Amino acid sequence: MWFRIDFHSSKPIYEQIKEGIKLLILSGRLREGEFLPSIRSLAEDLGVNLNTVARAYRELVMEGVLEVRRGEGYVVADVRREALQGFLEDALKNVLRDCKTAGISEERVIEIVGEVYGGEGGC
Amino acid sequence: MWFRIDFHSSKPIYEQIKEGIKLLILSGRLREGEFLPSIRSLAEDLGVNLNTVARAYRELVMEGVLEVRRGEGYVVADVRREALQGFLEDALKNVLRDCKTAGISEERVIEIVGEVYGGEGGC
DNA sequence: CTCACTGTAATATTATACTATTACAGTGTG
DNA sequence: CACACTGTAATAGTATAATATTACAGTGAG
Repeated sequence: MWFRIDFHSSKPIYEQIKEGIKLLILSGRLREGEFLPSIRSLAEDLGVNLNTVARAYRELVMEGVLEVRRGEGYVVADVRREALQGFLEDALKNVLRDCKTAGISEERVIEIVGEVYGGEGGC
Repeated sequence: MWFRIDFHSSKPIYEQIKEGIKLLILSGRLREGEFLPSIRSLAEDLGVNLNTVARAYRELVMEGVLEVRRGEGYVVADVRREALQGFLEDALKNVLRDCKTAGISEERVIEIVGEVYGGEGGC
């Protein structure tokens, strides 16, 4: 299985699937031209409905992340890496702004960055 | 007005209100014992329904962030600052983990931290 | 062609967020 | 007490996410 769905999150499942796939591409575990699992099989793996996965895939096509080949499946499109990373950098900036507002020091933030990046586990 | 609601966000409005209030407390713009705007007036300011604000306040009481005085209003409770900051540090760690997975370098992350913290605007 | 897979489409149902509205109860001030 | 605020509660309606289910169309292997 590729990623997990948080069924208690306020973030819609189809959004979680979209982000999960973008991260798989960015991490290199999915490469250009590679086939994604079929709508039905991914839905079964994740424990969600077929329609939910279909929506995620459909929207990723609209965003240029995937291409669809009827009767065959979905493949990773030719995406610029920087474009995909953009949504992550935006998310990071938003959280950082909140941290600053909340009075969390820059030093503390950098300490946390070190924990996450330094910490043993690779990807 | 205190903060803005993103009506297009997938994050529920009552969640946005809860986070907004927590940030106001952390930034010192709301202090212990201070009264919050009444449910009706905040609802009008934000352009949302009375029930939505009521839910946010109610849940903040359950979390110990606010106290309610019937007929008078809601006041900021005696909260430990670290407890309130916790939710922000968790959010930060989650985004950072994704950044790491996505292959965004630690240097680039620290550069972004610098942009957000260094950049003129204080709070 | 047939079969087993692919995506696509449509319908109905449930759960939840949000809204709108009305009503009632507690508190303090005149 | 009357009034103007507070919070609280209950109801109904709308929009959307997600489910369940059925059906149909494209593709490739046998």
